[in-house]
Amino acid sequence: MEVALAAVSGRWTTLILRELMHGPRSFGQLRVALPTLSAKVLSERLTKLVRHDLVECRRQKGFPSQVVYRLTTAGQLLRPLLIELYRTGDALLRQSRRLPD
Amino acid sequence: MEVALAAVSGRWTTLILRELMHGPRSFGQLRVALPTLSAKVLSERLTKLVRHDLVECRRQKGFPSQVVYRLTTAGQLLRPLLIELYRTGDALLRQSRRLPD
DNA sequence: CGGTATCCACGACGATACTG
DNA sequence: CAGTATCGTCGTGGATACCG
Repeated sequence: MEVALAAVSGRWTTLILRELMHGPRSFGQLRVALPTLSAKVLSERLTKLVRHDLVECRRQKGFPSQVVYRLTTAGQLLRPLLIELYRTGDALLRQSRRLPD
Repeated sequence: MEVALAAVSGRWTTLILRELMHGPRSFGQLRVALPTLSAKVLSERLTKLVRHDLVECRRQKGFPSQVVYRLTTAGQLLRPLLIELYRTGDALLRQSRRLPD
């Protein structure tokens, strides 16, 4: 459990993964999709995901430079978990309004 | 997703919930089950879970005082999520050994 | 465009001591 | 037994500036 939680925890991580579930995305595309997230934190999250082999990145040759991130096979394993997170969150909200602090 | 993640995130939270999934537990029982967790943090986590209506607590009258925590109906909703966390963590470990930093 | 370096602020965590 | 109070420490996130 701690392993899976470590994989998806950290603010923004689930949102980044959600974007990548829809297909490969460049650094810039992720920034646009998550505007309130600073470049530093996005970079940190992606680095961690890459270290954990959940995401891989490809540098495109040429200028301007372009780097595309995509889920690895291991990363795809997270899909059911993300769906379950969504399902559970939804169920909690339906049952009670007290969840947000 | 953020709602569900907020419910289970925080170090130790999943472990506390896991204990409570097995049935009601007193503060002391939880401390024994999670020896490396300080009373302060356990208290903080339980307070938060109670605030979120995921857990409720009952004071037993008499001495020594005894307080029992148990999952609420909403808390029970988290069971599939915890199972999925376990399942996914297991799958990740099987596929790769690089997950722990 | 895609990052890293630096600095700062805040919150989380642990240890210890104390209360009802 | 079941907490709360206090304190020090460390990690995390944000802003800004800069590099390849």
